[in-house]
Amino acid sequence: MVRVPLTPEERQRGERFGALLRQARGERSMIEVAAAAGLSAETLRKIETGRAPTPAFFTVAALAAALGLSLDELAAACAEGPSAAAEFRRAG
Amino acid sequence: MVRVPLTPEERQRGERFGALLRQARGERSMIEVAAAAGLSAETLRKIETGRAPTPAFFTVAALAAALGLSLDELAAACAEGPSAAAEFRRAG
DNA sequence: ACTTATACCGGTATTAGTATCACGGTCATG
DNA sequence: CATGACCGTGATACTAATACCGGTATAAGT
Repeated sequence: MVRVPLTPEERQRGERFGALLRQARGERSMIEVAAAAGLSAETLRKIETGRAPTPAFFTVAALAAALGLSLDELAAACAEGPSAAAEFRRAG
Repeated sequence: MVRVPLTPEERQRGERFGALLRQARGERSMIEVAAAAGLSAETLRKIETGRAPTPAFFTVAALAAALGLSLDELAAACAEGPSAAAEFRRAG
């Protein structure tokens, strides 16, 4: 086996991750945020919907900068399960 | 063109990024750190040497956790150029 | 000298991330 | 209803990330 396919857990984590990003985007449009982060809108959509569950580090970093999020909090929120994500949502 | 190849700047950023990780690893072996982060040693080596210039976000997050690094500082250090990386190195 | 451990390197295989294109839905306006 | 602008979506194309394998080099321990 040369590259292990993503596990269901990783895909679920990707969905949580995308949900956090979408929630952080708020009223702003995909296109605006994607442009601010230097991505294509389709890429942002895939990340938000969980269809790209493990995006590149610098992609996430640019996105977090565009959204005003902390990478550490973001990683903690979706690494530790849905409860952490909920807390993240409360805290902002 | 469907996926733009990595620019030389991105590859250089990857080299800086890898250098920071290698410096943070210190005396510990690649194998130990890779195991702690849940990666293969080859992957860690590629990231450290800059041959994988844009690793996945959760890969970096696991690595940062294994090394005790902040993702935000890490991103800032290699996004803003070599001087920021040097400052990061001083600060630890 | 032999073994062991670590790291580097090249090649290979397979999956996944990212961008471009073309399409459907929505809403405002004529 | 027609037209257009904006937003999201599906299909497709192509590159990069990740893992496994074998080989090489160097240093430490026996």
